[in-house]
Amino acid sequence: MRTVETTFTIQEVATETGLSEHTLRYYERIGLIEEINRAENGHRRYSSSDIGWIEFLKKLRATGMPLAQMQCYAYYQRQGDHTLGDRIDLLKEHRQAVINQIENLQAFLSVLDYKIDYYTEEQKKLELAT
Amino acid sequence: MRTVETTFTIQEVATETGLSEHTLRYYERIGLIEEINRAENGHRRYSSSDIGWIEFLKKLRATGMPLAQMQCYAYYQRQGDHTLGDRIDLLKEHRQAVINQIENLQAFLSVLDYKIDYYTEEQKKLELAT
DNA sequence: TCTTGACCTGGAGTGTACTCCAGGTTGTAT
DNA sequence: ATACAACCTGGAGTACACTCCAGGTCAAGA
Repeated sequence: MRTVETTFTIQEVATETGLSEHTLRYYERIGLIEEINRAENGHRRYSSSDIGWIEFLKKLRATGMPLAQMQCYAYYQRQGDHTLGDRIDLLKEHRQAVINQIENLQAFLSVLDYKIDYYTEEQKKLELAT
Repeated sequence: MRTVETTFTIQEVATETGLSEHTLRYYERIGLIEEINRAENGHRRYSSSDIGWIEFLKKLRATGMPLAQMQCYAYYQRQGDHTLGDRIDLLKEHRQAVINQIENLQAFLSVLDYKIDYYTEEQKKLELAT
């Protein structure tokens, strides 16, 4: 017994993921996404797991990982189990990078708050002076 | 009575801020930094408050603000008090952007943690199987 | 005196990550 | 039959943020 998996056209995937069709083809071309199955006419047919992978890629990007590093990760993924260690290392490294980012952002948030307060006070003074 | 303020050469500022001399000149050229005072020989002499401003710019950049928006803020700053409101708006907007970034990063952090745990488990299994 | 090193300028070049184009195929709707 | 819409490819083009280059000035040290 085999169930037929739902598949998605490039347009559907673009709409769903928010990446452009251009970008989806580009990611495939540079090996971030493995070769997508094709319909008989040569059109791409994405599976749900392809979409899952794309969503993960999106998050790596959004958290500042350069494409080159993502390519590396994607490559390991395709090599199978014996790269588990490498993948774990890469993820741990990125985890630390994300934590650092959060810390920087939070530190800057206080600077912003301070500045906003300060300017707001200044503005009040200006208004009183009129 | 007037005290002579300490000033810094472009090299010193580059070392201190971590921006390259190229970038410092570039930022000035595009109006992010207002025209820096010059020594008689035409060399730039940065003041401490210039450096303070540069540090602030660095943080805006590091928190994802594009140069164009920073130019806008720098422009307001030079216009003086009557742009206080605009500056507050811009900072508040960026504040929200920073908060969103933090939220995204934190959400992704759990994804990473989950994946790292999962892979680590897989790896243990593999080791046992040998 | 001559070299060295820090600085100056305008403009050109680079890397990253897309983004688009030309030219072509296929499948469905009128 | 033909129009159209979605898709395909290789390769060119673009935006952003730097980064470097050529050619020059100037001051201090050997």
